[in-house]
Amino acid sequence: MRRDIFQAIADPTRRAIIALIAFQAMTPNALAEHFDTTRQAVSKHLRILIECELIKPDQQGREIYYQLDINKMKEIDQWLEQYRKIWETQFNQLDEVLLTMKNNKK
Amino acid sequence: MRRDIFQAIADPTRRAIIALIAFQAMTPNALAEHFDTTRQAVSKHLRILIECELIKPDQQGREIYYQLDINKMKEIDQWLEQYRKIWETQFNQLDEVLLTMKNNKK
DNA sequence: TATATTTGCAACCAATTGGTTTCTTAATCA
DNA sequence: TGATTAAGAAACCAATTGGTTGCAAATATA
Repeated sequence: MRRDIFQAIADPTRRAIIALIAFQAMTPNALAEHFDTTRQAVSKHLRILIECELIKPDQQGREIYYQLDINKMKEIDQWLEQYRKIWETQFNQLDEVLLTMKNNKK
Repeated sequence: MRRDIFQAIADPTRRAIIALIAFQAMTPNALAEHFDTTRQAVSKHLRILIECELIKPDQQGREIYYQLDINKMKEIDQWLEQYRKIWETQFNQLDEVLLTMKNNKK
């Protein structure tokens, strides 16, 4: 099963899990309360997130707190970087157009 | 079929299509040559990308050139923003730690 | 006009996905 | 110690996914 971070964030429940534990580490049971689904379903999502190292478990007695590994999120940022360059270029080009219009007006 | 941009970029072939047409608009046939798959499979990917408005068709005679709609990519950037804040905060906290260490050295 | 090319659409298929229920293990508490 | 609680593991299921082949429509070309 080839997993990557893009597949991990494709599921809305997984994005919600990420958003929740971004604030504080949570157990599977606590997470499941936020969703209209079973704990086991949440656990399966957690396993996928662990596989791509987006979250990591922290065992505390019989409870396991899952916390976000923010560094992994940067991979998406890096992928976006090439496209950010494009839209910034387009923005600058628009800037030039506006500048030319302004100069022509004079 | 509920489609969103996160599902759209989850597939590696679709990310490759996006990367290709980022430079120049391309037809389904031209795109298919870059992949080890049929034109129809590529067309299905294109349809999904159109559905989430990541690309748009530009009919030229019997050919259809697909081009990237860079604005839609910003939605991913906006989603990332909340997490970017977190990793920047963590970075600043590290900065403070280093600064404290330096001051204690004096 | 007849033929070739480009494309979208529909039907079908195997693999994957997200979910469920059931069961086991391990830790906590009365 | 016995009961309860937290969580992973396995088996199973329906829906979705990514792919295929076949076909029809529209444009271009001889």
